[in-house]
Amino acid sequence: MREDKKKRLEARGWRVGTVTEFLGLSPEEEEYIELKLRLADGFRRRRAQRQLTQADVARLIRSSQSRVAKMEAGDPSVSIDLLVRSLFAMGTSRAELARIITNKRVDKAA
Amino acid sequence: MREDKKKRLEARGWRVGTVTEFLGLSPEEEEYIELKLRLADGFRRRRAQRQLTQADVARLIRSSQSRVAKMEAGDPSVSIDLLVRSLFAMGTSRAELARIITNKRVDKAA
DNA sequence: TGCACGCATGTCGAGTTTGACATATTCTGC
DNA sequence: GCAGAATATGTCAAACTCGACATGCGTGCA
Repeated sequence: MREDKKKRLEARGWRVGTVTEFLGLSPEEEEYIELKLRLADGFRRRRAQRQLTQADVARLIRSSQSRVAKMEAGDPSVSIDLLVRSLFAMGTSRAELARIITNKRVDKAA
Repeated sequence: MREDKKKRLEARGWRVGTVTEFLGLSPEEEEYIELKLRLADGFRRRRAQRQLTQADVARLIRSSQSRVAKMEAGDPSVSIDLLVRSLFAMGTSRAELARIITNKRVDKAA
C-alpha cells in the first residue's frame, strides 16, 4: 500500500527491461509496477494510433489532460483501475488488454 | 466513476456468460465488470488450490477476511488494483494474469 | 441442540485516488 | 528564435477505497 518517492523515481527514465534491479523491491511490488508501466505504454500507443492529443482522450474519458499525462507516465497517483477503464473507453478488448500485459514494453528511444 | 446499487445487484447471482444483458450498461462498463469478476474468480480459484481459508489469505496479503470475501464477490468497493496486487501476492505471474483475463469464468454450480 | 468454523454483508474513520486548475517544459513548423 | 500546440508537473478539495470490526448465515459434528 506504500506509494511514494521511490516509484516516482523509477517510473522516470524507464529503460527496456524490468524496472529497478537496484532499488530493493519485493517481487510483487515489482510485478505491480511493471504491469502499470505496460498499461501506461499500451494506453499511449493506442492514443497515438488514433492520432488523438491528451486533451482529446481526456474529453473522451471524462478526465483532464494532466491526469492523462500522469497515466502515461505511470505516476504513483494513478491506479490500474483508471488505466484499465480508460483503455476500455478507447475500445480496447479484454483480449487486447491481455496482450498488453503479456507483451514487452517498447523503449521510448529506439 | 459511478459505482452504485446496480453493480451490487448484478455481481450477485452471476451466471455463466456475460453480465447484464438486461440492465443498460455501456460496453466499457460491461467490460470492466466482466474483468473484475474474472479476477475475482481467478483469485478464489487460486486460494482454493492452496487450500487456504479467506482468513488465511487475509493474513497473507495483510488485509481482513471481510475484504477478501468482498474481493471474491466482485464487490463495487473493491478495486482492480487490490485484486491484482493480491493475485501477485499469491504468486501469480503476469502471464497467468493475462490468462485469467482471457479465459472464461466458470459457473459456481456446474 | 449447541457450537465452532468458514464465508457474507454493513458500516466507518483513515488514507488514497480523482478531476480540475495553474503553471512549466518540450516540440513543431515557420 | 518565436508562437502556438502538446505534454509534463504540482497542488487541492471531493470522492472513493481501505482494513477493521460487528454481526449474520449456513454446515458439520459432538
